[in-house]
Amino acid sequence: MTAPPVPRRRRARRGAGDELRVEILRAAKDLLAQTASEDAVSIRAVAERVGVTSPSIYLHFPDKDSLLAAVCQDVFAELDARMQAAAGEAGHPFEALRRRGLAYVRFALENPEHYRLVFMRRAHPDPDHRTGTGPGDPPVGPGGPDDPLPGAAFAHLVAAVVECMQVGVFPPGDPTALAVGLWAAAHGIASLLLTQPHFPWPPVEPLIEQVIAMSGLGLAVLSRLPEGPIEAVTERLDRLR
Amino acid sequence: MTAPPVPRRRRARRGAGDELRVEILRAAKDLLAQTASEDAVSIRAVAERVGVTSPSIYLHFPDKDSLLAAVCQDVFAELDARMQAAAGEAGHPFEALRRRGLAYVRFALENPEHYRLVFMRRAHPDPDHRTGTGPGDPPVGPGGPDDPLPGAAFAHLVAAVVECMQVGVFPPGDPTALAVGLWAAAHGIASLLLTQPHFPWPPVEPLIEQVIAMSGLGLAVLSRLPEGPIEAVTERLDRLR
DNA sequence: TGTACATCAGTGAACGCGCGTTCACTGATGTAC
DNA sequence: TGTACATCAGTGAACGCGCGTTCACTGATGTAC
Repeated sequence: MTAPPVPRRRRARRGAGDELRVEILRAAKDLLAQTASEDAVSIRAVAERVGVTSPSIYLHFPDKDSLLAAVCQDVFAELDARMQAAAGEAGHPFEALRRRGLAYVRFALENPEHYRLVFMRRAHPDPDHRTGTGPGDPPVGPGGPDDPLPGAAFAHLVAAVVECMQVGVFPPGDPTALAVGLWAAAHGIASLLLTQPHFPWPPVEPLIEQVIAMSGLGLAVLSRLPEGPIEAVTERLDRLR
Repeated sequence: MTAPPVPRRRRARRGAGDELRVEILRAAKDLLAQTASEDAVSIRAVAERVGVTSPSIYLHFPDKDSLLAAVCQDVFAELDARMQAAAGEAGHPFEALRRRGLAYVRFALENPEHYRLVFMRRAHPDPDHRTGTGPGDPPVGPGGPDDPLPGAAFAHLVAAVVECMQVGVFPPGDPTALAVGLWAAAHGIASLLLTQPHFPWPPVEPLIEQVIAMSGLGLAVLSRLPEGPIEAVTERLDRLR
């Protein structure tokens, strides 16, 4: 199997070297999508897809980790945008929360390899590892636009939880723990569906809806139930009928 | 950094070649635990740890995939045993379900790399890929002891859900979808804690308890609530107070 | 009891591969005069 | 308008590495006679 002849890319105009940078990112994301394997995203493969030799990559990213980090930024931003858009269509904060969850899971299923990259990969041991800013860019502190950055999407989720508190779905309190619970449920079903394709899943759409509903309702109930013997809990649950 | 001198292993007695097989599996699991990286489990590294040369591995496993599949079997069995033991200590089926969930998450956190191997790795495209049986072993059909095998643990979870149905925690129905929901929640929090070590998590123990409780209660509530406008749902939830 | 021999657990050396990265370089582009 | 030159986007060849796997082999172990 010889590689198909890839047309050599036209050299960028003077001062327009950054054009290659965005082409590199584009190529890396496309490779992820089409090969469905992070391993396929090698410096050489990205370079070939852009139509350039591999050392050229190093003109724009100091190393492979930085390239992947930049891809992560893109993916986080896109996921956040999708969730925000989904939430905007809802009439009630609790419904918005639900749509957020569904949008999250659908993003994962539609972009499995991008999702894997950002949420299922081994973390870099160094917590504030480079985030894909170019060599010439100014350093960015926490809170800046180049933060580690499931940040933005998570902050929006927390805000959505707060809105639910304001209308009484959840009692007032710390929204962070609740948001984490919702995240865990959505991530759980999404990642299981991705990693266990041979498991005999029940129909997927209702399954996702169930898990999202389960998490929202479960947290709402959890905050309303006093601690006590299990029998008391089930007795109370029957009042819902 | 030169490798420390590893003592050469004593050759097995005639007919006792299988001794090496179990030593290989042991070494692979130890490597996973100590290096915290699946990449560190190479044929060469396993061989060196056993005190043998790398071609010897192929006397017992046809290829690397088969070796990893055999490790997976071990891990699944151990996880199942832990969950069964945890459930056995409970007095009520709903409490048993909760303890199962906690045991699951704790197993993941205590054996992060083993958990990654079985639940977070890219699946082999071939659904009934070899499961680590030796070259001379008879082929095993579905239902046999060498099944793909999150099977056993999941079957036990489904049985636990059925017990909850029998005492009225869940209404009668298909237990499988409920079991999947519980699995998703437990897997979700476990895998997020593993992959996002730099996220500012709230205290972990209460977080896990919350997620487990959320899933059980959420499913119990979900099956009791008729469909309807959201306002009706929140009104009903307030009856729990 | 002694010896030839088949068996089988394991060895040693090598294969080809793709990877990330480095280094000295080229040659088109734009600018100064 | 013409030309020398600095700049900088990109090249080509090579580096060392560790990997999975193969192949022809060795030599201890047990058995048959």
